Amino acid sequence: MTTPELPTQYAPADVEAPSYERWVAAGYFAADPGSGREPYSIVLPPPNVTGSLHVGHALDHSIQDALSRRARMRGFETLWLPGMDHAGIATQNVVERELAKEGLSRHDLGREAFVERVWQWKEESGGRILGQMTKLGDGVDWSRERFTMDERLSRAVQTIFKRLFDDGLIYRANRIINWCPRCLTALSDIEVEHSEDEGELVSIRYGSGENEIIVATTRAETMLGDTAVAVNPSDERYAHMIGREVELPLTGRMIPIVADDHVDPAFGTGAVKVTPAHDPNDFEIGRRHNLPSLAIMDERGVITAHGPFQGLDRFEARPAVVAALRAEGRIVAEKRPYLHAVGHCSRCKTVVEPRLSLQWFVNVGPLAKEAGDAVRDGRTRVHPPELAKRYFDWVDDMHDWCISRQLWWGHRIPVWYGPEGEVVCVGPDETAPEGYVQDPDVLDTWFSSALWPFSTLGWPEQTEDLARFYPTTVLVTGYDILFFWVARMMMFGLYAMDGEPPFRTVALHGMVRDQFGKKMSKSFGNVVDPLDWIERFGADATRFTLLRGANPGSDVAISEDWAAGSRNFCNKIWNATRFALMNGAVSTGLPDELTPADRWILSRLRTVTETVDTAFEDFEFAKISDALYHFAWDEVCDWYLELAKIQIAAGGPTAENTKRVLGHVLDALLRLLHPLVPFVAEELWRALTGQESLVVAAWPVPDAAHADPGAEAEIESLQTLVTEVRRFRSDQGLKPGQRVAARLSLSGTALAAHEGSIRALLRLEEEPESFTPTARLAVGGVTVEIDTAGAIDVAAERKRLEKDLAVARKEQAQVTGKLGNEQFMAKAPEDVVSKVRARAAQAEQDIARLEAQLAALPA
RNA sequence: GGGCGGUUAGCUCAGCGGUAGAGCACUCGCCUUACAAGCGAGGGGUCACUGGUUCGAACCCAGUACCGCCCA
Repeated sequence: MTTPELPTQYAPADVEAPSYERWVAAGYFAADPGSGREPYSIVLPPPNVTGSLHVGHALDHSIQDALSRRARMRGFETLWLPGMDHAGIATQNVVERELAKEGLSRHDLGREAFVERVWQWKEESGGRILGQMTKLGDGVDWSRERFTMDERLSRAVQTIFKRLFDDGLIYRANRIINWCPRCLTALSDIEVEHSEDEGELVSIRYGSGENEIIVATTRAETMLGDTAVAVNPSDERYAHMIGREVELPLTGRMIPIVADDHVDPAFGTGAVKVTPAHDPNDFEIGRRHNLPSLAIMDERGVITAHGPFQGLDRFEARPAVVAALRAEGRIVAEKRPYLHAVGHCSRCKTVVEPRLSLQWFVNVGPLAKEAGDAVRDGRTRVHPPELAKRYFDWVDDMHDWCISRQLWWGHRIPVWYGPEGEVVCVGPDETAPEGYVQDPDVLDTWFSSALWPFSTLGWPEQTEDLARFYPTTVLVTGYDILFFWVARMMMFGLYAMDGEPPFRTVALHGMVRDQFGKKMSKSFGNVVDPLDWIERFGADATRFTLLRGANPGSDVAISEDWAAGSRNFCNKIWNATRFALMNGAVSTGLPDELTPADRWILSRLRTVTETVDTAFEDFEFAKISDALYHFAWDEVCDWYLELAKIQIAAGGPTAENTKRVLGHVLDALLRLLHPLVPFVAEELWRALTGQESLVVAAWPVPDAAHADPGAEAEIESLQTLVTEVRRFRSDQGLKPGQRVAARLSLSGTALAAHEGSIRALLRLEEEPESFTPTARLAVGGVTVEIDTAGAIDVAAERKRLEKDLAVARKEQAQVTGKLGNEQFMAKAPEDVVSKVRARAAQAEQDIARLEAQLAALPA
């Protein structure tokens, strides 16, 4: 085997792209449904076709990649399936904007040509994110890449629509829906974002004289469409007015006063205006009282009601209506600014307009019930479990889902209307009767994304993939999308797959934030571009930084400093392996003869492997990263490599054995690191082992035979001694490299066999014939006498000893207090008491020793 | 208004009954032949507040304050 010369610094850019290409070419990421292995499958939450890789994706993908890489190493038939969704509104907006530059609208092209144009855009500039995923190292199965508008996936959409339709779970109705006057389409409830905005609350006097009633509203312009005033039936103030009519100002129309339980007598005057065509609550009141619905706006939010306000935008009309009312003396009170919740289009932030229109809905009742039950009865586990409650709150109180969109880009609703008003739902292999016209609308994008876990595997065909990889093992996504998407996939998956939920586990992570825990936003200027980080710090460092902060369900704070720290970590591993290779480390199995240092690091390796395995089961990526970081840096690099240097320098069989232990430990460490930092781990592992790829190497199994508490205790006491003497050296101003003579008294202690190592680590020479130590240190049972080769800094030494003494005395006080407490002695468990006794004895000893040392110091 | 989560070192977070931890930042000394993207040493915390349970509370319970998120 040749040992390639590694540079002193890890250069990610030289390694990443070629490695990735090699992995793909070797077919490591392609799943084989025909293998006999147990399946492990993940579907990638499909990014938006208009999207590009942002730091939230980077986190989500890093987690999925870590999970699937580890699963592959553990021998599972692993599928991580990539793809995109067609993002109806977003994509249509992008292409319409492009057209606008040419002075065209989609109507100029016509529907067919427009859709053709969108496809063209998709081929050319859509899906940039897929290329970016390779930079991050995503080990996805590219042979199974899917798109929600693919023919097969579209077939799945049509199939399930037809089934739901035939089962009576899809219906068409005239309802108040959320309407975006800019996107000109209906939105579902969850596509509306609510925020506390400043508005106004205006109290208006309707009617006159005895028939006078005051209503308050934040949307004065809608009064033009009022068809009633409502009061609570139990409200005595208005009891006598129920059934009467009052004159609606500005219009001269007479409208009734109705009694409705849903009116809150405590809000405002207790009387509310009722605008059934422009408010969901009012719509319900209108239904209950048979009130007419009077639409006063068009689809762009422009007033259509006859009169002086016609042609005004809704926001221009508001002050105009108020001014007109004021001129008539109708305004009783005005509160401005008035904070209230306002809905905005999640896509374009335009204020949503409740609009009465004919739309398609999914009756979610039975589907949502089943989606909730699947989590309740454990068919699907939500992790972390605290978030399951949010899921239940949502699915147990879900409103019917408005699925029609007034767009051209998307799956067209497969319903055709006949000349006599017939309605026919057409399945995938059916054709509509002659002369029928198809519904012009398309389906909500989430309707097709809800099929993702099975449409991508071939459903409705009974494919091999579907049989093998459904239900998927785990879904990894942000908690923000739990009800947006997860709940919908649960509903459709359970419905289409006979009660088999789409995932065994839903693992939720948080949002990525900046180093102060602040949300990233363009206007705040704290947005991290993962591609920029990949370029500057490497893909591994970018991934490691994200994973290191990722605790289940909680947000991740990151900063450039931390990315640099992760890069340093990669470099540390790099150099450790480089050192090992320079010294002939080999991964050819462990030798029979092991030194205490060898046994210690192997024992630690076993523990760390176990810790990592356990943490993976609970998606505790922060714990996994920390365990490996600490093991690699603080134990392997800081101690084992230093001890190995000494063992190798000793020559002979010890040296040869050490090379094998070193090789074994690094081999295992790189395997454990591979899911997190695949590029650097791969490069080093190939250099170390000469084998083809770590991607398909076996995951380490913790070796119980390596547990060695004795060796751990031995090395720990060595560490304590070394650190203590280094502290002395540092306090005394001895340079790290400066060699000084010392006498060690180790016989009879656990460190008797370690004199050579201790001297090497501490740069202590053998004492000469005529040895006159200037300082004497005692650590545990060991005495170290040192000739500091000059006058000792008495002040520094006194300070050091006094500090230690203070610590020991404090400990003693605390501990003797406990031992003197009868209750403690009577009730505390025996192991705690004996521990405290041991601490007391230790403190006693330390105090005596330190006092003696202080007394011995020259004045 | 309803619900959930949080408050531990300068920052971000672990710890969740028995001696307060990590990373980064900070101080001091070092280019000690794997690594200055490094090495060695060090400083830094009435664990938000108030009560309770307990021999013992950062941890369990109750309440208060503040922060964040979701829903209405």
